[in-house]
Amino acid sequence: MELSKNYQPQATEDKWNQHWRNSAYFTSVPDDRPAYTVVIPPPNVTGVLHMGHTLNETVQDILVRKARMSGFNACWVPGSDHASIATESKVVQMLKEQGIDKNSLTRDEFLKYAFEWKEKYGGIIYNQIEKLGCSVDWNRATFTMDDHYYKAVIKVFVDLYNKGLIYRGARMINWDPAAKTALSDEEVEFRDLTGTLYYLEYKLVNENGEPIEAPLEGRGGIMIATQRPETIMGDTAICVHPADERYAHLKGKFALVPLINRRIPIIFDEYVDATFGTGALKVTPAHDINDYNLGLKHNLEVVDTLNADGTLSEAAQIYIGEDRFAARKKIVSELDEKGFLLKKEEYQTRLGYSQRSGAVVEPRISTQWFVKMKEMSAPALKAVVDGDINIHPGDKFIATYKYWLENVKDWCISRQLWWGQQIPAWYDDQGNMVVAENEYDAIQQMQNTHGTVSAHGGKLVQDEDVLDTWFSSWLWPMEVFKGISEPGNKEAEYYYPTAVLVTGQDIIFFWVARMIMAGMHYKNLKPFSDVYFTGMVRDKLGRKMSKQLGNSPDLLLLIDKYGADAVRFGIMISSPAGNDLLFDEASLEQGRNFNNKIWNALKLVKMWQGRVSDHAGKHSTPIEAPEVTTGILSSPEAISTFAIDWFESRLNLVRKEMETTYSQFRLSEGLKTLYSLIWDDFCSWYLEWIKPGFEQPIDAEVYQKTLSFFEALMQMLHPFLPFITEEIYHLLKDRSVEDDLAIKQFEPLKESNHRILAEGELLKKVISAIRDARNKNQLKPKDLITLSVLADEREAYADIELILAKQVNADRVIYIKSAPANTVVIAVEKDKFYFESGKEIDSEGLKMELQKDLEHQQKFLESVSKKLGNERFVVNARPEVIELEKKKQADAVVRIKTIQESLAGL
RNA sequence: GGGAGCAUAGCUCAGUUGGUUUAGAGCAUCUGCCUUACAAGCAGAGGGUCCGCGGUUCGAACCCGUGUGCUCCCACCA
Repeated sequence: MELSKNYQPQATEDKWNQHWRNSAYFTSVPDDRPAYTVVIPPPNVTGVLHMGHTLNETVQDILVRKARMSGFNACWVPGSDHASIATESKVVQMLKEQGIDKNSLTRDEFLKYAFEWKEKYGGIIYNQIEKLGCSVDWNRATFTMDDHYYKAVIKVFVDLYNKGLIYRGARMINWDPAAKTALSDEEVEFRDLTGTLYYLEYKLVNENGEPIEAPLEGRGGIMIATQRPETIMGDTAICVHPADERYAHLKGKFALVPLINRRIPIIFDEYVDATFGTGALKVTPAHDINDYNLGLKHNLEVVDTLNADGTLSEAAQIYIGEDRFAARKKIVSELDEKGFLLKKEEYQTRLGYSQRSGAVVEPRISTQWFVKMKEMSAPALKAVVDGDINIHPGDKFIATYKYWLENVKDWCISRQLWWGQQIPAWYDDQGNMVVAENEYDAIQQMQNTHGTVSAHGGKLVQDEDVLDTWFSSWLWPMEVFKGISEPGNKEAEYYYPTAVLVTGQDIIFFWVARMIMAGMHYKNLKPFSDVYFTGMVRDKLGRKMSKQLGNSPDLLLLIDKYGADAVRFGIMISSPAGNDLLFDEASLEQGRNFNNKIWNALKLVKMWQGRVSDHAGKHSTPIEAPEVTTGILSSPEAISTFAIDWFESRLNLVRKEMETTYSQFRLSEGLKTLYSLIWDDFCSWYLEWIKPGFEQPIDAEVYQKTLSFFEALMQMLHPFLPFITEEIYHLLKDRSVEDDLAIKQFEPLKESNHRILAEGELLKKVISAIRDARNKNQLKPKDLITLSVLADEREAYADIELILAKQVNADRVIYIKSAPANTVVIAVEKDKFYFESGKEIDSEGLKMELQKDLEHQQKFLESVSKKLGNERFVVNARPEVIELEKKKQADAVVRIKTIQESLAGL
C-alpha cells in the first residue's frame, strides 16, 4: 500500500469516528471495574463550540481516554444546557426577524417555537464535539429540560421549599431591562467607566412651605451630586450627616425636587460621608440599594419611577414612557435651562451590566424567589477546605472559593422568562399560595390548607416565572444518572461521585460551588474528587475572544485546515492549568507538523517491511563496520542491541513520568514530554541509529522491536491525538479492525536501566559535540573523518562506538593514549576526541573561541574550588552534594587542560 | 476599598524539600544542508541583570521583607 507524502487527517478522522461509534467503545454500563466518570460542562444548546470549549473538551477527553486505557470503566456524559436567558433572547430575536412579537404569543406558542429552534440548532454542538474526537457516551446525552431532568429540578425546588430553604419575598434585586427579568448577583458584570456627576440645586422650604436661606449662598437651596438625574423624581428625602454643621439648622426642614416640586424631608444619618461631594445625598429608595436601606431605616416612601423595560413610569410624572438614558439627556437640559444644574464633573465609576443581554442593570424592588445559602454553604466549604475535593491549580482558587462561600448572599432564582422550568407554585384568586410538584398535588394542598379551591371552581394559577438555569445545572452530576428523580438507582450509585470536573474558572461561583452544595445536600457526597480549572482562551495579543473583534476562530474551519489532532495539540501544548492561553494558529501548525513527522516515521518503518531478514544478524549498519583499534572488541550486534536497550529504557522511564504527570493534571507538560520522546529520542536518535544502509536488509528482531516501540508510543500519545495514533497503530502491523488502540490496555510499568540511559546521554552529547566541531570546521556531511578517542575508560565506549562512528560519519575509531598533533579537539566530560579536518583551520577564530571558553571554565573552577575550600560548606552540605562539586571540579580541571593543549597546538 | 495571583531568552512557559543549574524547553531568529521517511524537513548555533532593592544561609531563580509593574476576583460612597 502506497502511503501519501504527508499525513492527511480528513478521511482518517471520519473513518475512526464512525468505527469507534459502531463499536460502541465509549458506551459505558456498570460492571466490576472501577468507574471513571466525567460529566461535560453542558454548553448552551443553541451555541457553537468556541475555543474555550475546545480546550475544556480536549482536556476531558485526554483524561477519559487515559482512564479507559488504564483499566477503568470510563464514562463521559455529554449534554447541553437550556440556558434560559441566552436561548430565550435568541428565540425572541429570531421571532422579531420574522415579524413576530413575543408579547403577541401565548406561553405555549412561544415554547413551541423555542423547542423547534432547539431541535434545529441543538445538534450543531454535538457534531462539533464528535469532530474533535471526544469519546463521549452518546447514549447518555442529557439536556437540562429532558422530562426526568425537569422533574428533578421541580422536585428539588419543592423539597427545599418544604425545608424552609426557599422563600419568596420582595427584595431589591438586579433587574435586566432588556431581558425584563431578575438576575442573580453573579449574573451582573461590573465595568469601570467615566461617568458624569451632575450637581443639582434643591430649593429648601420650612414646615410651612416658605423658602428658607440655606448653605448655598444667596440661592436658598442645597446642592447634591448625582450620576442619575433621571431618578430625581423618585427622591423621597435628602440625607446629610448628623454632625455636619453646615446642615445642622435644616432639622425638620424640607427640600423641593426640581422640575416636579415634590416636597421631601431632610433626614440625618451617619451613612453619609460629609467629605464626599457636597455632603448631601439625595435618597431614591426605589433605584439604589443603599437608598433602599436608608429608606427602610427612616421609613421613607418608595417611588418607583421606572417601568420593567427601563422607560419612565407614570410615577415619574414627566417624560413618561421615555427610555431612562434618553430621559436623562432631556432632564439634564431642562434642569440646565431652569437653573437647577450648577455644574458637571467627570467621574470614575462602575456600572453593572447584565451578563447575558449587556444592558445596564437596574436595582429594582420586586417579589422574587430566593434560596437561603448560609446553611448549604457550610458542608460545601468544608469539602474543599478539608481537601476532600482537590482544586487544580490549588492555592490560586481555594481562597476565592472560601471567601465567596463565607460571604454568600441568598440566591435569586426566579426569572421572568418562559424558557426553563416553571416555578411550581400555585395561587388561588385570593392570593393564597402552595408549592407542589404538580397541579393535582397543589389542588389537594390548597384544599387542605386554605379550603379555597373547591369553592372557586378548582382553578389555580401557576407562577409565571421560570428558574435560573444554574438552578438546574447544579444538579448535573447527579441527575444525568437520574440520581434525583430516581434516587438510589444502580447507575447513580455506580457512577456518582464523578472523578474530575474540567471547567473554566469563570464559573466557580455560578456552577462549581453550587454543584458541591447540591451534592453535599442530596448525597452527602462530593460531586467530584478533583476540579481542573482551565484558563481563558485569548488571542495571541492577550485579548478576550469576541465576535466584535472577530478574533474568535471557527472550530470546524480549523479542523478542516489542520485536522482535529493538530487542533488538540495546538490548544494543549501551552495551556498549563489555570493560566490563560494565548491562542495562536502557529501552534496548530506545530501540531500538524508533528503529525506529519509521525507519519513519515511510519513511512520509513514501512519501507523496511519487505527487507526483513532473519539472517542479517543484528547488525544493520549503514556503512561497513568501521575499523576499531581498541582493546575491547565491539561486536556488530552491539549497535542495535544498545539502541534497543536504550530506547526501551527511555520508553519505560517516560511511561513512569507520564503517570505522575497525569496524577498532577499537568497535561500540557505531558504532551511536551511525548513530543520530545517521539521527535527527538525516537526519530532523531533511535531510528537513525538502527536505520539500515541504502537497500540493506534489516534484522527481523530489530524490526519487530521497532514496531512494538512505535506502537507503545502511539498508545501513550493516543489520549492526546486519538486519530493519527489509531491510524498508525493499524497500519504498523496491518491489524484487523477489531484490535483498536482506543480500548487497548496499558501494560504494567517496567523499570528502566539507568546505566544504559546514562550511556545514551553521553553518546548524544559526544555526537552533538563532534557534529558541532565538524560544522565549525566546514566539513560537509559527506566528508568522512577518522575519529581518535582519548578516554580513561575505554569500556564506556564499547557499546556505543559503532553508533558514534555512524552518527558523525567516521570511517574509523581509534583509541589513543596521547593527543595527536594538527587535529581538531573536542572535550566531553573527561574524554577527548580528535579528528583531522583536512582543511585549513581558521586558527584566529578558533583561538578566540577557545580563549573565551577557557576564561569561562577558569572562572567556574574558581567558584567551585572556593566552595569546596569553604569549611562550612564541607561541614554542612550533604555528602552527595559535595561529591558532585568534586566531580565538577575534576571535570573543569580536565577541560581547562584540554583547551590549553588545543591552544598550544594552534 | 479588600483579597489573590503573576513577573525567568524576542514570544509562550518549565524549573517538584534551597545544592547534578555552569538557569532549561518549544516557537521564533541565524548558519550550513534539496543526505534515497520527512524542506510541514535535517545538522548545528546564538540569545538571559531569573523585575529592582535589602535580608536569611556555607550556598538563593527558589525562603523572608520591601518597592515597582501587570492580571484577576470581591465590595452598597452619591
